[in-house]
Amino acid sequence: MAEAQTTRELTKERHRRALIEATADAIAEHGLAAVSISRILEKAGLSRGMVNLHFSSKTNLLLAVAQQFSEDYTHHWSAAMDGAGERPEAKLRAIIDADFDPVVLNRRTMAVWFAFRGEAHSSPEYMPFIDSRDARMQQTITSICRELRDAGGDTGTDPQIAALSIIALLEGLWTDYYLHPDRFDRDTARAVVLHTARAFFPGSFNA
Amino acid sequence: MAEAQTTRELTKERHRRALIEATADAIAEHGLAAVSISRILEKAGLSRGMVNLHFSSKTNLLLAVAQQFSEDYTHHWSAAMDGAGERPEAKLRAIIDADFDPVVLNRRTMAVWFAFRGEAHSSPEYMPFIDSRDARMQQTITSICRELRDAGGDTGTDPQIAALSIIALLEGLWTDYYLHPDRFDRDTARAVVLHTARAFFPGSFNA
Amino acid sequence: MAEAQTTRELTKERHRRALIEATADAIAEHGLAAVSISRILEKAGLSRGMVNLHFSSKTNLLLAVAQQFSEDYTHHWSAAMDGAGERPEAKLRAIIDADFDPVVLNRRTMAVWFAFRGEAHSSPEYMPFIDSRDARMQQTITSICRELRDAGGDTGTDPQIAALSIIALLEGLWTDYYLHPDRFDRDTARAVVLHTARAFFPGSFNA
Amino acid sequence: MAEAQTTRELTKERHRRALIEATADAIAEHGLAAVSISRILEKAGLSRGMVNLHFSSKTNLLLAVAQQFSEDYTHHWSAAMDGAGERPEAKLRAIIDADFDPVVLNRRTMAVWFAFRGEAHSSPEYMPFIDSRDARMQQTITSICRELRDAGGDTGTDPQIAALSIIALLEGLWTDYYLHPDRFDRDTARAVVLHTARAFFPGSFNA
DNA sequence: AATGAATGAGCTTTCATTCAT
DNA sequence: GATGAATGAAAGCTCATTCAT
Repeated sequence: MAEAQTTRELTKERHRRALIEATADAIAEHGLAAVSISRILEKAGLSRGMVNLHFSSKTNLLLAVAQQFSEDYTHHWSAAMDGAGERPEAKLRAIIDADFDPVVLNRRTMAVWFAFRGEAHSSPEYMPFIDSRDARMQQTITSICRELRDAGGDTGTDPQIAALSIIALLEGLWTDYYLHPDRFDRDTARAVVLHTARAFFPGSFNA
Repeated sequence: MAEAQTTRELTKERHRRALIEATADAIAEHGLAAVSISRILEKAGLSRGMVNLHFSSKTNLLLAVAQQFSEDYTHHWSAAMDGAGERPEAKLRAIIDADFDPVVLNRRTMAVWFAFRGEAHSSPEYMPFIDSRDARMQQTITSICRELRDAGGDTGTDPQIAALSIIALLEGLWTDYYLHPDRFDRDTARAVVLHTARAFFPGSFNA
Repeated sequence: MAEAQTTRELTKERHRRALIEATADAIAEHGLAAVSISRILEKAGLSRGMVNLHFSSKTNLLLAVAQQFSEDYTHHWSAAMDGAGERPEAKLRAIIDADFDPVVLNRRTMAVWFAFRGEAHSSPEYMPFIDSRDARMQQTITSICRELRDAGGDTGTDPQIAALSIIALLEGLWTDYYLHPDRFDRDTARAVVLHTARAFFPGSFNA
Repeated sequence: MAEAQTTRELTKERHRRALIEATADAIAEHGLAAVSISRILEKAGLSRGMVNLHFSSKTNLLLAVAQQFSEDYTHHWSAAMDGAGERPEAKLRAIIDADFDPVVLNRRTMAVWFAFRGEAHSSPEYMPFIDSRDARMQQTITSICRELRDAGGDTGTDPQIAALSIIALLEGLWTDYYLHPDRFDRDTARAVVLHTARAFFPGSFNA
């Protein structure tokens, strides 16, 4: 009996996930303006009533997609940093590497990410999910910069300014990838960020 | 008779412009996904057939808006640079200042800009108009960086890397403004870019 | 120019009326619960967008139908009474005759009337239109009854009670027609109401 | 084992009744046009498949509700009359009193009653259940009227006409209550019917 | 050139019913 | 007997576009 229930619940959960993935595919292909339930279900291979059954409305489904992408991104850089040990330089390198990892920086993910961003101004409910480099990430990087400054004995660098620069650079390079994925070079991107980091903390980040 | 014709043509041009402005307003308010001809005409105060009369389709009107914004942006930084004289440092400062000028960096313009960007992946016809910092700007900034390197006698700096960094920083700071217009500080933004410029060209950009 | 405009406006008004008539037909045939825009347009022979173009919503169209029927009914008994002269007995006879006139008491009209009544409890916006024998009619009949009492010298009859009785009788006989149109006899119905009137005002309403 | 079966059957019957009551509530609240299985089950607190399990279709459930209300009404006036003894005047008084008893004449019951009536023209299967004052009631009242006439020695009164008048009056007063429950006065209603009865049978129904 | 009534495709959502569990 | 996930038809409405005026 418990097993039977589990089978049903598993199927339900599988359908939920399939809808989220199909929606992301549909956004990547057609754009947020042209995503329709028909197009989503075409990709998911499920029946017409499915979206409203699982998410009550198309709006809720789109929010679920945004949330999913946001959580995936946050989890990715957090995990990368946690695996990098205690040294601030290693932690920052890990975050930078994570940001250019094809797992997050790829055409589909960027298409979805920028699509939600484009609508965030008129649909503010997306906001919490598309501010990728949010308060938590800023605090984390600012802390790392403070550690780097204290370790290097350099008193001239403002950790907040350094963090703002690094984060803006990451943002700008994502935009560069989104607009020109063909000419984008991940190694150059990493090098650019490390170069800026080195400019702020001269003793660290030597090649 | 010729005068009557001129009046007609002026009216036509006025209607064309009114539609573009109303469309930009509608995008800023409702988002690209929810812009309809009805909402545009509500803002423009014109009659229903106007869009198809002047632009033959809604798609064309949207493209005209994108083009308008793109041309305005390009003209703005070009003019600023042209007015800065011949010194490379002054030219780069002018470009940076232009990028944070409220004339281009304001809520409405960013809302429209990011809205088109969000759809650019699925509607590639927008691409030529939303790659703000396009090939021409990159070449311009790269040239300036080369001049700065040569003038400073520094041979270690790659002008392309420097230009990429500066442009990515400008992009990233626009994103920061788009996501958090309330907490954004234009002076800090300019300082951050100048700080990076100084890191690449130690002799220049002293406060 | 004025003529051309008039042609368009006349067509528009003709479509509006056609939709109202088609809706009444659809209610009579399918019931209020099963009236759909498709069924209405099938009867009207017009295109799908027509209802929302002329009435914004199906709800508004239904309200327009209710209003139309209400106005028709009121106009009918008012006109009948106005044409009956000054004598109270003649006026009341005219009202009674009007109530059983096939122009108002027929299958289609009753089907529509009772359909709206059935929904009036859950959709109170119908209320003003389905209280056929409303305050104005009650006051009118009460006034007539007062005249009749005063004329007859009978002081025992309460004009309000008499009016309430007559109106309730009219209502009840409409219901009888609605439920059993085949066995309903208009002459008997009139006779029943006149019999009651005679009971209240013994000197009047002799056959 | 037999006991278990009985429990099952009791549960089944309880569910059946719960569905009928919940449906009546839903009709009273939303109207027949807007009653959905979802809304019924929301009120009943039962699971989605229940309606089709017990009644095989929504249509059947609605018919069961109509039938229930019809049987309740008939049983109510029959029982009242049976308890009134043999005198015709007492019997008619009992029927009249029963008709204005809050047990039958209340908002919920009237909402359901008039809702079914409104659809009866387009869904004739409701007809047998919404002709409250049906053939049996008419025969009963006609018989009483005949007894009253014979007892009074009055030969001028047609018992059928008298019965028709009384029944139409009862109908009309129900309609009055349905349309204006707040201003309706049960005592006045009873007085109006008794007044008419007295007009037909002068010797009887003295206050 | 300008208007706005008309069209019908396509949208999201609700619905009654089915059926594996 | 009871459950609720699944289905797909049909609902009301919005839309871009057409075209007679």
